[in-house]
Order: sequence, then C-alpha cells, then structure tokens
Amino acid sequence: MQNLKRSMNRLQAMELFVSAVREGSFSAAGRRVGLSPASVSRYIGELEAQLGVQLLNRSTRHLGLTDAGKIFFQRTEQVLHGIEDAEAAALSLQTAPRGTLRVHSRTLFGIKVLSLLIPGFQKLYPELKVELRLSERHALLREDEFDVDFQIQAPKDPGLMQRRLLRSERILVASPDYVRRMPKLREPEDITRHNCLTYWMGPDDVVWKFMRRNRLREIVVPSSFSSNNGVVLSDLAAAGHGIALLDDYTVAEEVKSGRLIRLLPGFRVTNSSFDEGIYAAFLQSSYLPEKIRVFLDYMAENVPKQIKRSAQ
Amino acid sequence: MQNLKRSMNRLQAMELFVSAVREGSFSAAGRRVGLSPASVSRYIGELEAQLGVQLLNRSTRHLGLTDAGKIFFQRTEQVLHGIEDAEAAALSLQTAPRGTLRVHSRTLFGIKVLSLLIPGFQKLYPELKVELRLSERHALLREDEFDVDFQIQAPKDPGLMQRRLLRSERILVASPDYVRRMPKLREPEDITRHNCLTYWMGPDDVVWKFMRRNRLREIVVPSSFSSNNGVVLSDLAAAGHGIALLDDYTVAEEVKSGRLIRLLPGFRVTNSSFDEGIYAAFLQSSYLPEKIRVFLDYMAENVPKQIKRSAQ
DNA sequence: TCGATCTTTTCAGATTCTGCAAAGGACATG
DNA sequence: CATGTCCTTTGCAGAATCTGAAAAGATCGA
Repeated sequence: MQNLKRSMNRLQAMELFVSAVREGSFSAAGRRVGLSPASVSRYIGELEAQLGVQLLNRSTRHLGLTDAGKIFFQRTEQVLHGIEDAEAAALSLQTAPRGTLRVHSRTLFGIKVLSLLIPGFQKLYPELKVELRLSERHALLREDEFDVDFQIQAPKDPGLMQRRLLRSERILVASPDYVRRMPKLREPEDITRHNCLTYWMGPDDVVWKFMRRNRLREIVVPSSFSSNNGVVLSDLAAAGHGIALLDDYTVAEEVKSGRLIRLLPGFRVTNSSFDEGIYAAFLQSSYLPEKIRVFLDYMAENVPKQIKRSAQ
Repeated sequence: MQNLKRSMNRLQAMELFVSAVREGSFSAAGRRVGLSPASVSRYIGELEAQLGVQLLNRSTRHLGLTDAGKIFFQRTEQVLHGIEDAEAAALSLQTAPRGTLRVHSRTLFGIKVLSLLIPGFQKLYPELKVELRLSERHALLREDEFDVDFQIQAPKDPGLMQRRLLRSERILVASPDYVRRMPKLREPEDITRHNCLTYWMGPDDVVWKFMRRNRLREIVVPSSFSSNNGVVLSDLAAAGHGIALLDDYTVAEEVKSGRLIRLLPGFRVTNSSFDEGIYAAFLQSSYLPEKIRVFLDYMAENVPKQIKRSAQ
C-alpha cells in the first residue's frame, strides 16, 4: 500500500479511458461526462505516464488501441462493473428488507410477546431471517452485533436510538374489599399506614415516588411482602392483602372488571423512573437499514395490539 | 455515465475503507498510507454518504462492519485486485520496455561482469534506465524495491523466482610448485596437513565440505591466510603459498595454462552449499514486466559469454 | 480516576482540477 | 489546392478539493 496523499484520481482516469475508447475520441467522451477535451486528454495522459505504458495511438480522426491498451480496456471494463456491483450489493442490503435481523429482549417479553408476533412479521418479509436472543442481562448492541434490543426504559447509551412501542405507567391498586376495610388514602404520605406489596429490587428500602403538578414526593414504603413477579403481586392485591404498584397494562383487565381499584388517580407513581414503557433500541446510524425499519414499524403497530389482546 | 467534473476520489476512499477494516481503525489505516485520521474519517464518511449506506459502526475501540459493509468489503477487495491485474497485464504487453530497472548485485560481480554488459543492453533498449546498486549485504527485493538481484545461490524466499545464468562449482587449486613440495593429497582428510588459503566468512572455524557418491565429509580446515577477495586468494595460490577453494570460472584461465592444478578432482567441494552458480532473482508476479524479461534474456545469453571472455 | 488511543469537526493553507485560448494535425469536400 | 470541421495538446489563471493541526468528546485498561 503506497502513499495515498494527494494522489491523482485514478478511477476517473480509468473511466475516461474506457469512455474514450467506446465513443471513439476524447472530445466525445468529455461531452458525455461534462468535461472538456483538454481535461480528458490530461487524465489519459497521466494514466499512461503512471503506468509507463502507451495505451492509445492518437490522431485527430482515429483513436487506436495498442496491444497493451486492448487488454487494459477489457480489464478496466470489468473493474468498473465490479465497482457498480459492490455498490449495488451494499445498497441492496440497505434498501431492501433482506439479510438477518438479530434481536434481543428480556425473557418474559420475548416469550409472551415477540415469539407470537415474529411469525406474522416473517410472513410479510420471507427473505428476512430472524435471530431472537433472550436473556435478563443488558444487551451490548455494538459488541454483540444485535440490530434491535427491546427494553423497558429509554436507553441511556448516547450511541443508541430508540423507538417507543408502548407507553406505560405504574398505578396503585387494591381490591374493593381492602379499600372498604382500611382507612381512606388521600395523600401519598397516608401510604405508610397501609400494607404494601412491593416489587423486589434489592436489599435496600423501597421508595415509591409520587408526582403531581411537578411536585415530587418520595416515600419509604413499609413492605410486608415482596416479589420479583408481577402476576403474584397482582393476585395478592386482588385477594385483598394490600396495595400493589403495577404497570397499567398488566392489570387493565382487573381494573376494568372492578376486581381491582385504582388509588390516588391524580398522581403519577413509580418505583424507578417515570419514563417507562416498551422501547426498541438500535444503533445510531446515518442510514438505517430497511430490514430494521420495517421490523420497528411492524412492532410499533403490533406490540400494543398484542398486549391489549393479552389483557382481554 | 454520470458527470465526472470534480468528483471525489472514490478509489482512494475504497482503498482506505479496505485498509481501515484490515487494520482495525481509521488511525492505523492512515498511518499505513501517510494520511491523518481526520482525512481517513472524511473519506469513509463521504463514501457512505454517496452510497447512502452505513458501512461501519464506529466506536473508539471497535470498528464493526454492518451487513452491507461486509459485502462491500469483499467486493471492494476484488476490485482492487482487478486494478492491479489490469495494470500488470498492460505492462507485460508493452512493446517497448520503458521505465527504470533497479538491479542489485555483489560488488565484485557488479564491477567485473554487469558493468561491462549493461552498456550493450542499454544500446538495445535506449528508453530503459538502469540503476545498479552493489553491496555485500543481501538485497530485499520487495522492501528495497529492486527488480532483479544477482545472487550466487538459488534464492530461498518463497515469493521470489529465479533464473540461473551460469552453473558453477568450487574447485581446489594449488600451484605445480606447491604440489611438488608438499605431500600428495589423496583423501579430503589429508587437507589438514596443508596450508589453506580461505575465503573469509566470519570469525567461526572454516569448514570445507567434500561430496563424493552421496557421501558428505565436513573438514575443519587450518587457515593460515583468509580474505574476502577471490583474486587475492587466486594469486597467492598461483604463487605457491597454499591451497585455495575457488569458483571454477574465476580460475579457468590459470587451470588451462597450468599455472594452477586442480586437486581431488573426483570430489565436489564447497565452503557453503553445493547448489551454486549465478542466479538472477526477481519478485513472483502473474505478469512479468517486459523490462525485466528482456533484461533477464540478455543476461542469460551474455553473462556466460562474459565470464568465458574473462577466462581467456 | 487517569492516560492512551480513537473518531469527528472546523479552519487555513497547499495542491489538484478546470475551461479557455492558441497552435497544430487529419481528413473530407468543393 | 484551399477551406472547413473536428480533433489533441499545452500553458495560464481561477475554482474547488484535499490536508494536517487543534480541539472536543468517547472508550477502554491499569
């Protein structure tokens, strides 16, 4: 690999050489590509000088190829086709939904939602292969070479972009029976006199955050029971054992049927961040490959539907 | 064929893309070709912009190829090889060999043989320039960019090809006077009782190897005098000072005239390897440039003649 | 946390690229 | 033979691209 600093535009010279041979003169070639005959003459002269080979016999009426020029012409045509092919192949992968889609998600979301939706997606795009990887650990999109990772929070890595598929919030719920038996809950601070069923997040105190009119209140919550499974918490709450904080879509059916009542409806509540939902994260890119775009579009349309369907 | 007026140096961008992928970073690619990381970054960014395709996922420690980037890399490697082939093919067919021929040889062979032959060669090919470099060190054809190196042994580097210009062997010689005064030499082991004039090859013991009917005998030789100049050794031997081991063609005249007598003529003898002669080594290539071919042809015809001429 | 290495962007100077104009050549036509 | 048309080549001056340095921010490993 030699020094490339300020090197002559060799590819342009080769293109002009091929064009001059095809058109029969430097002037005609120049007219095709928007250059003057003088420029064409200079490029082809420079090409010959660098090669140290005479490619053309010039006259004002006839352009003749030397033997060396003939073989160089053939080979150069092939090279130029090779370049077009390379560009077309790359562009095709960019603009057509083809190739392999590498997707990561948490286990439960993958099993409950993605595995149900992906077959429908692949029916639409049969040339796309999908690899679905599930785990509880955070995916590294760049290093592990995933195209899309589904997360429950907006990604924080500056090199990532996200698309929100579903907006969710957390709500406080309890059974009608629990509400009748226990003191009325008017303010967030009243929660400390209640039995809370909390989501297990580690050995620390459990803090629930209440937001209303841009006023944030953080309350350390007494926890008589905790679990890392939302279904368990939902069931205990419906059975009248206490107050639980759960994602709205996970208890939509119970709230609708009246088995669970929402408490403090004027507050937004969370045990982590308010900005929650289901996000698809992907690498930032000037040119998003079509395969990723169609996948995201499909999921944006169908994940909410699938979750509603689950709630009925 | 689109407008080529002031188009970006696309070939350079492609070369840099391939180099960046191979080297693992823009900075390393730039170091190879003499450009700054900033320039490399700009070229590859421009390549992506023109294609409308993301080829690379950048981070400061890891350069990852997209799917489109992978296929573009493969195709682009082929294109670059195609360009080299086109150039080499044209060069091999040029009717008048032109350019500069860079030749290396050991000092004595260069002075005594090549300097006498090259003017005749250049009279045949006046458009060829010749650079002749002489030294005792081994030439690196690839790195030092020589076209031809004259060596006294067949080259061992697998990337080199060779053409044997002259077969030679080494012979033991002494003057008739020395032979009459000293004990008869019947076997190789008898040499240890003689005065040996040796070619200086370093501070180690001098070993002469004797081969007869596939039986090798290696003898550590007593050396009362050593020199790295064959003419000196030849003269001392002719003056009766001892036995010398010399290339046959260098003492052909003396042996013919009887001023030197060959000893142990039934043995092949050497102080290094038996496979000796004068070889022209050159880089392996699909298409041998004409300038090298005509030079080798000329030398293959004229080196043996020149050596015979010297011997008369 | 710090240091080393990396990529990206901006700026000003260096170099290449460009058409115009002039000169000369090769034909075809009258 | 003279003329016209089209061609290639070369030198010149202006336009555009290319370049590294500097600064900023990112990513690891010790």
